[in-house]
Amino acid sequence: MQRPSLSHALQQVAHAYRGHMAQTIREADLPLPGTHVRALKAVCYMEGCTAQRIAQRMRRDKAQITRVLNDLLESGLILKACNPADKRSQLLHATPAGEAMMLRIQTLEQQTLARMTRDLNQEEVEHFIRIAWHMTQNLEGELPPDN
Amino acid sequence: MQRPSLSHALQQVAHAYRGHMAQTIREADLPLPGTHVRALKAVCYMEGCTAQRIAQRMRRDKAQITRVLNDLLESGLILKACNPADKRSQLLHATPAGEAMMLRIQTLEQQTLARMTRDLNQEEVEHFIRIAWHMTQNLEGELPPDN
DNA sequence: CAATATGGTTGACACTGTCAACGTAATAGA
DNA sequence: TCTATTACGTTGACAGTGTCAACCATATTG
Repeated sequence: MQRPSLSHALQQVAHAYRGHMAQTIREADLPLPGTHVRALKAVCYMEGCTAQRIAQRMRRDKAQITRVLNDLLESGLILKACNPADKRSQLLHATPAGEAMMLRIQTLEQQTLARMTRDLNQEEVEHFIRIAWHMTQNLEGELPPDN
Repeated sequence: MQRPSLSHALQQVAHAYRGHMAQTIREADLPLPGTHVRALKAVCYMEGCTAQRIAQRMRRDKAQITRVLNDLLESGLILKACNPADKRSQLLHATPAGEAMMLRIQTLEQQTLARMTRDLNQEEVEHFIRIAWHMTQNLEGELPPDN
């Protein structure tokens, strides 16, 4: 507790990032919550993007994704199109407005990331990412193999 | 996007940690949400602990802390005592039940942390913590000094 | 064809986080 | 001292995040 523990450090940095991004976006008058931003990012950059694939990528409940996508739809940032390969699902695409929004948000995110890593070198950042990824994997494999 | 970005890695690992801790605590029948755990930890380990100091440490709104503390109070895990040095505030202490709860949760957290870092060495973990802390600081200093 | 599995939707709910307003107590300045 | 300001905690209101269960329609499998 006295020295910052792993759990504390993790929660603090994630909270700081969320908060800073939220404030930056608010100040830029782009009224889009963080989850919406991440979903829009997925729509813009994933090939053959469907709700299911977004849910897998973000590891979130598909119900949440449905609602977020509906918001983005109502805001005119994305479109749903029939998926010829599977009539249950819809392919998602960004509208021009969505692409524009994405570009603006990308800029803001770059600023936040730049500030966050301003006195860190590339190697340190990559090391951080690698370890974060590693920890994520360690927590996700569900079953201890011998129980 | 294709390679895990810093923001993605950060969100994923924080989410994985939260989720794993939540599930572990649920499975152990300790019905205490994450924020409550962190607040209880603060009460147990901070000297002269007040609501305000918890809010500062966790960087959360004091309103949220008030409600969490009231839950802990109703659950009989903590007590409020008059602060002779300032009649507006109350000193917080854990009850024996609170201490016991803390110990059980500490064990669960240690398990989660051990699993999360199972194939990382001490140096890597400390490096991660140091960078996380650094990033947090970078985002928190409010104003660029020349605006 | 029947059974099952999957993509998406909806309802309900718990948890997280913040803002504004308030009462009370401390504190600083005139 | 009296007043203005600031600080601690509470409350109400609300937005955002996250999950679970039930459901419909379509795919897939046997």
